[in-house]
Amino acid sequence: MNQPCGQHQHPHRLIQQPLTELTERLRQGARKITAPRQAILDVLRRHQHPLSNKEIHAALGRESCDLATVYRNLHTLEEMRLVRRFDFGDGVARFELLAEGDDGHHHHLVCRGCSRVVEIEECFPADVEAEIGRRHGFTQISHRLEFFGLCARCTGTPAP
Amino acid sequence: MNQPCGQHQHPHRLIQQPLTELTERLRQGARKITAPRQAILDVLRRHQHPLSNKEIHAALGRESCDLATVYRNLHTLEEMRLVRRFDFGDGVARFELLAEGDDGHHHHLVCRGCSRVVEIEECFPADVEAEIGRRHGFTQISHRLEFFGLCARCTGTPAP
DNA sequence: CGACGCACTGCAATTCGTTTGCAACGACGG
DNA sequence: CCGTCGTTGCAAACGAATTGCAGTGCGTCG
Repeated sequence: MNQPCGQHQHPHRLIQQPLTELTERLRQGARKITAPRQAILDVLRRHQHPLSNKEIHAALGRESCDLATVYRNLHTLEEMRLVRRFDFGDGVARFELLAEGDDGHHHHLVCRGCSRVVEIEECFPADVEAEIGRRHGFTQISHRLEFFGLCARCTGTPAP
Repeated sequence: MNQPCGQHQHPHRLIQQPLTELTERLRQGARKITAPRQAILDVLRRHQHPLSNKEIHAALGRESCDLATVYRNLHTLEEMRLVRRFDFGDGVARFELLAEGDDGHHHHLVCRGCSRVVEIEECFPADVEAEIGRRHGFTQISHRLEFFGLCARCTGTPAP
């Protein structure tokens, strides 16, 4: 619906991970270190905000591979906890690189105008979540939480 | 992945709305009262938990209409605030009937095993939400929040 | 009360994100 | 260096959702 703006903020957590460390994690998972794999990780490493499969595929330069390979690899990387999947409710999955040991639990504030994404620190209170589960006899509770709004740039110009 | 269980709880809010009142709201919106429309509303009225387009279509008995008509009508009904759309992240939209004046803002706890749905009263603190928007220069903030877990029935039997 | 306009419907084709079958390929342990 | 099996490219298939088109019928207006 609207063009991505490339702008974003990441207050914490995402120290640039060297590519070698990432491939090392692949190796420890008994996965092969292939050219598409490295290229995809490199793209994610350079763009530190949620990227869709198509965006990742487009960002692969000369190292490009088939789009299906991107999909397959992101599944693999998700299983290996190298990336985390996010869902902004627009029908496309997005992925962020995950630091080792990080469970990647955080939320996003997404601009309805330009799709700018800001990482959010706040989270739903854990004790309330536990109480919700207990009250209804549910266990292993998790939650999905995303915020939407209009960023400063888009507020004045709601697109004619 | 698993069969719906049909069980659910609705602690409040959803007094059975008579069909005539629903069609009256249609009329006030300058919409035609067609057989598919009435049938769809009646299905939603009888099943007071989120239903997908396909489920609604299946629940239409002899009054059945084309699946495309179900999709189109749920769009219309959503615009008219007669129904509210929910997204549990599995790629299918679900809809609930909305009482007049109700903004339908509430959340769900969804069982990962059997898809049982429980309506949740708790919400993300409004003041914190406002603060999040203010801090990042965003306005008109809204949020999407859903909980997932394993219900009591599914806890013991994680499906062999 | 009957006719007309346009909202609405059915049907089929189309879109889009994602998945999968299959044969060829190549990373890596031996 | 060889063989294996994970991985790839390609194309076809998938399911949810949308849309173009021609025909139908709701509701209004004469």
